[in-house]
Amino acid sequence: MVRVRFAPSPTGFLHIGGARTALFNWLFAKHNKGKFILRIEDTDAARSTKEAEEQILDALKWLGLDWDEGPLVGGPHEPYYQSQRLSIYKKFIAQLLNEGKAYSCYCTSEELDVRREDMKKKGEVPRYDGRCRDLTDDERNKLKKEGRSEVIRFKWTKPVLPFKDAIHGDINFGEHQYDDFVILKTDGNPTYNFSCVVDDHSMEITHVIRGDDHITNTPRQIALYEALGFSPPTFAHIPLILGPDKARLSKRHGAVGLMEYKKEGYLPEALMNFISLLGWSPGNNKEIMSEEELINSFSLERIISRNAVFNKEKLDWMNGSYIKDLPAEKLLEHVLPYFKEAGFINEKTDKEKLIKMMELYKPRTRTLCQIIDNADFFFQDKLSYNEEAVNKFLKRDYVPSLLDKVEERLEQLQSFLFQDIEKTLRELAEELKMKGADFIHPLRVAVTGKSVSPPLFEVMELLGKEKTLERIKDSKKIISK
RNA sequence: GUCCCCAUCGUCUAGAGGCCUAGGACACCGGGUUUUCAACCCGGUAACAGGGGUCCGAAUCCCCUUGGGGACACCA
Repeated sequence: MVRVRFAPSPTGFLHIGGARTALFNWLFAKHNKGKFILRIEDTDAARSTKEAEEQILDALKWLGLDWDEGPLVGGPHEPYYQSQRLSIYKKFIAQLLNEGKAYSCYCTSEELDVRREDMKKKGEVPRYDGRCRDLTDDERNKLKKEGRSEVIRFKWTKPVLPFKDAIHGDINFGEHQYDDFVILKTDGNPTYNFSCVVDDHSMEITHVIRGDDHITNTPRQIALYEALGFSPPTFAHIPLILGPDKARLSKRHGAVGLMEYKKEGYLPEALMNFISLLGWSPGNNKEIMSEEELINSFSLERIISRNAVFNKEKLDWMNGSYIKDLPAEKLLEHVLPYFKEAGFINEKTDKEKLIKMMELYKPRTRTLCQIIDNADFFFQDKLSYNEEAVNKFLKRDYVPSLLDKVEERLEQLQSFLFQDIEKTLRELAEELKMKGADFIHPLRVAVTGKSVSPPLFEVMELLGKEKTLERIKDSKKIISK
């Protein structure tokens, strides 16, 4: 059975890149009817926080990526926090030590930094010089007595073998010199490469799908698998996501935390669809795909090995496309929190009207937040007029008398359905021998305060007779000012 | 600096030696529809990084150059 995992370290937000890695793992698991495991890699005690962990979990849930094993849900390989698996790591550290495959090192970080700098200056590749590798007992005791703390290093003995990557094919590190890397830190925590190997093995992970940036870690991990007597999983290194400047996506590029996208009004299903297309495609020109379609067509073979630039315009388009296809009731559910926050609505607000409003905005909205800005006039007591729109349309000579006539006709209307409003007002325009545009634009500004809105007669119907007339009266005062 | 990965329109991508006069999508530019903005429909601009091979034939295979990215921690 396929078992994959997403293993974030709780040191910050879940960003787009991490989300895409999680998504590919999740899709792969779902496609193969396997398990998706979530593991928290919190061995960096100094940088890991509970808040970050919660945010990551929330973001994953928001995106719709549920996990079969991990925090909150448990599973057969508990615990799923590396900080709680220390005894397991210790056992394997001891094993390596006993077999002479690892050794204690007493060099301090400061000393190592200095040596590294020296090597760099000389144009050498910075690597550990192995000076604690063959310490005698006497030497060891002496160093200990100096009060030096101890780390455990893995003893690198073999040349680096090529390995097979599911996406890149053979990767050959023949030339590369690996050094004796640290596997257990002074604070008693294992390093990433070690805990990762031990956990992936003990959690029976079959495929490790992770970012390209881990390619150079892979030989280290393979060496560890071998030293521990484990058989390695299949590795699949997916391309990185870049910002518009082609550098790795980061805070410099604006919003990268997944929850920021939620805040900005993106739909999780749209975001999922969009990031699934970064580095992967189904190969049939299909772009808008449901979760189910994504799962059905996903495969590692169709992941490409070229980095992808994150293109927000296309995300916006896709989000708009999802909004357009959402039933109005559903859209309202998404918009409601924003309306509440803006103070637009309360318990008494007519839900039917809100649904009609959503119908009006569906085809002209790319992010949920846009609806707040564009539909504010429905909720205002005192309309906020767009100055430019007022100057352009309301200050025309003919407008005051036009508004008088419009007001008069609307007063007489029994039914305030948009068809009736339209009929009446078109007749009026005809009588006045006015072009539709000259007639309607000033009216739009009078009623909405804006030069852009959904179809005006429908807006009027939704606003209601009373409010529409009130707006027209108000606008006349604006003109005379 | 060393090693690794990568290279098709501005961007996401299709392309597994002849189906490529290189396809789709976003963006952009026209046109249609229209009451503004959208949505929708129609059309357009736009790419195989360069140079060598291999082959009857190369975007596709090989080599070099160039360019981009990544890794070189007691971070993950």
